[in-house]
Amino acid sequence: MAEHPHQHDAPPRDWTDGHLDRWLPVLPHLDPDIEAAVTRMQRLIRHLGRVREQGVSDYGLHKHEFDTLHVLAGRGGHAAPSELRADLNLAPASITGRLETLERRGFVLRTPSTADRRKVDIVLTDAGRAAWQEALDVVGREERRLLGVLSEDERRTLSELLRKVMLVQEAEGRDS
Amino acid sequence: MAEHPHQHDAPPRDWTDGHLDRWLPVLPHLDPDIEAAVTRMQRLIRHLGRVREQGVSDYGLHKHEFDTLHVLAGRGGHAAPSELRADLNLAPASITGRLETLERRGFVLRTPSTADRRKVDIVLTDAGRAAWQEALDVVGREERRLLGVLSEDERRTLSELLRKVMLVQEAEGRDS
DNA sequence: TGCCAAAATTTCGTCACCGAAATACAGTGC
DNA sequence: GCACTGTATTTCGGTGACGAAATTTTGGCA
Repeated sequence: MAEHPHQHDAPPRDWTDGHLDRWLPVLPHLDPDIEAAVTRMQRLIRHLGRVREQGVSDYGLHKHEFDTLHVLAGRGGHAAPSELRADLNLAPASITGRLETLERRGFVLRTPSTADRRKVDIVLTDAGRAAWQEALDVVGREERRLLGVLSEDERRTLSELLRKVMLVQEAEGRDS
Repeated sequence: MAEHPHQHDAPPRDWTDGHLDRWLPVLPHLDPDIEAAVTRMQRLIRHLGRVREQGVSDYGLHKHEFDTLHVLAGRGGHAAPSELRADLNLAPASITGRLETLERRGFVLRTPSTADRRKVDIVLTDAGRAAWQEALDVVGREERRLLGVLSEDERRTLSELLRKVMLVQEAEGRDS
């Protein structure tokens, strides 16, 4: 039903294309590709978040809980709140909240650091590691399903283009 | 095989590269480019959001307020809440909240529709349009600054790769 | 020793978001 | 006319995130 014949002059259009159609007439000095790329990334990230939320919930986790466990596991299962804060790019206060719920659920342990008593050691428990690993497959599978439409080369190109952009963002702090 | 002729032998590495270095040993069956692309997009979008929030605040707006006005203006200055809900990809309840604050600030008008009394007509006021247009430049400038490092061709490539991905996502829930 | 700036983390107040239920209305069948 | 299904929007209750300020500890310095 309504199969599009493969015509070169009728490439499939996504939501963003229509969005731009409405915009470009109004805003002539707007770069279409930048606007399109940003819009698509916004929508993709939001969608990926939802799907992850849904998939991960089968294992009793929320997306942000999973993300926190993920970063923690990536640091070997133990880290300081401030490290997690940097990795997750969150406000300090948000970390406290996340760790609190994770601790209540028995996924992490919060022990005062012996060396520097300002710090707190966050440790991933066995239960936390188990929950994380179970959910990990679901997340990976979903990301693969969506970005899997791209060829290997295309994925590499995408990743490298984004790196260029991120290098600019991360170099921020030097003035122009 | 068509290696880049001008490869710099010390390619700058971004945060995500380091992130992956920690991850790939632990998770062998993870596609590096997918993980990298998703991670970078997450961070980029989050950063863009912050910058927009900051830049837009000079004009007395918050990011979500600006976004709402933006979509509303894109529809010619008048729309139904459900249309905005679809454009912004939000829960129905969230729209009500956003419109409430915008109405309090005099940026939109909420008038019951005469034709269909279930509906409400959202109208962009002159003040709303002015605030939106002022903030618009700031947002565009920031997006250009970040994605401006890419060449025109690269931006187009990025945008088109993302469209491929979005077409998969958008084909998801809707059966035709 | 005593003082003070900086660092790590938490507390507090506020706000936006979400899911689910409620409300109000439209269009259709009987 | 009257119930019934569907649609548009709002209300309600609860959670996470944020900025700003407070708390505790460290380390430098007089």
